Amino acid sequence: MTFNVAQKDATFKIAVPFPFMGTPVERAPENLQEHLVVLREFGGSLRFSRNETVFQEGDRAQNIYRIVSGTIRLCRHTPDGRRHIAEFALPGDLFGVFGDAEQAFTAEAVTNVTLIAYPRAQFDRHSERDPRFRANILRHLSTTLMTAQLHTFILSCQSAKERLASFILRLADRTGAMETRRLDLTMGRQDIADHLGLTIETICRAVTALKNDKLITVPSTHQLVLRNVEALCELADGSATA
Amino acid sequence: MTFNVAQKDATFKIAVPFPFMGTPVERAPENLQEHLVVLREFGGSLRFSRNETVFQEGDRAQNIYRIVSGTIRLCRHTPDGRRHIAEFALPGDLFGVFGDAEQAFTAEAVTNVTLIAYPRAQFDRHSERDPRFRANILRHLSTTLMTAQLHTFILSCQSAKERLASFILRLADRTGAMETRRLDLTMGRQDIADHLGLTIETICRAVTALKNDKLITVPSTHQLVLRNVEALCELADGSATA
DNA sequence: CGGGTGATTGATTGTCGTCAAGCTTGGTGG
DNA sequence: CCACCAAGCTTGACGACAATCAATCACCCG
Repeated sequence: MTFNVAQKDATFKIAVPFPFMGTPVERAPENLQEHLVVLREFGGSLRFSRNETVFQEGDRAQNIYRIVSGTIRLCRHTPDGRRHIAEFALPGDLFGVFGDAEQAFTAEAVTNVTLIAYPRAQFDRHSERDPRFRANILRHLSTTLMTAQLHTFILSCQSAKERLASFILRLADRTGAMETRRLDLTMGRQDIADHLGLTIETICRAVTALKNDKLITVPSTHQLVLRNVEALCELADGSATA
Repeated sequence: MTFNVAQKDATFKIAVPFPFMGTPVERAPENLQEHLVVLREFGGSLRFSRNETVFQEGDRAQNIYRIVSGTIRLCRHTPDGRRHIAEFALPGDLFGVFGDAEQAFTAEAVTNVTLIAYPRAQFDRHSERDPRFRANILRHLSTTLMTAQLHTFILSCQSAKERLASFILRLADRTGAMETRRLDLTMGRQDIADHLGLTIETICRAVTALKNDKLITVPSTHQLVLRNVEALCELADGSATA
């Protein structure tokens, strides 16, 4: 059983688990993550443990990384000790710059992580040859840009509670926790604070507030249960029902 | 007098004013803005007056726009009336999405503006053919992404005065006011506020504060003179000399 | 010259940051 | 198995910065 894919695409086919039957099915790669399997022979596996640095801002960008397991934070440290976390990268995500020669962020392991590193040179060469690969790079960059711009909106318009609601929903969405309603917070409170432009104390108070409002429950420090997704969404989109 | 450009690049050569002699010089297009002249025959000129809407968030993205004169704001309006300005586009800048079918932002004229609209179809076709055009698109997207990420940093870490200093410096840099030390603020205080995640009153107070600190003078509402660029930079980079 | 829009300043409130003190949790070793 | 410890989380008290509300001012345009 296969999807309808033109023959010339055969070299780009990949195997993915078929949700209902548990058997692999061939189809064309839809996004850059999937498409990267064409470079799998060049990819080297790497491991980092909690709080180790993968690369630093300003390092030469030699690889594109794909996360197999664990969580990475992409951050910047200011001269006076402030820290800003631009993004968390989760399993399946790619990170490392595409256009430039230098890394824009420092990448640190939030948990123990396993990565695959794809050499930039292979990456660039393959993208010269394959227009569909290029299209996927473009799409990936666009998506990343949209995400960053959404984040600027959150930071410029939302209150502490609203920011936390936005964060929780996005994380739930990315990890598939929308189904199970149960969300693992692999990062600590300080990490969340530095991502949302708040302090750790404010994060704690916002968590407590959402708990008191019965929007979530907090079985343990690193687990949340979503009790009222609709109300969380209202908070997050700014639907004025404060 | 020409730069050393290979013959096969001839079709992509463009004329730019040579800074010292005032005569045009031919060279290869370095960025997407310059490179767009290859599509000039398809570009239609448009005019909008102050506060008119060029397109809205969610509209089908039919064109890429290039600003000839004036200022555009790229913004979002929330259900409850808040507004976020993601970016100001200045003469020479491009705006409109590249990857997607729908506009991510509403584009409104801050001043009277003249634009050139390039049809997306032409754009995509040309990028299929010309690898250097593609490279420029990629570079352009990367730059835009970097800018957005810098903005998230400003919004999550900086105080009102620091944000204003960052804004002034970036605007000065983009408009060439670093030379003349004289900066035109084409946008109003409310626009600046919505870009920096502050209120109009806070912007006013921050302007007054910078004036009192003798970092700037304010000849008129829409003009600034930079008196101490170094101190402004220290404020903007967070060099802890508060 | 008058009206209106946008900018500025002042007074007050509220949200979040700071400082400080407990509390939980998980890991270690006796 | 429990005691201990440390890291990180939580809560409280207080203060600072920016938001809000309100009044006045400056400037542009007709």
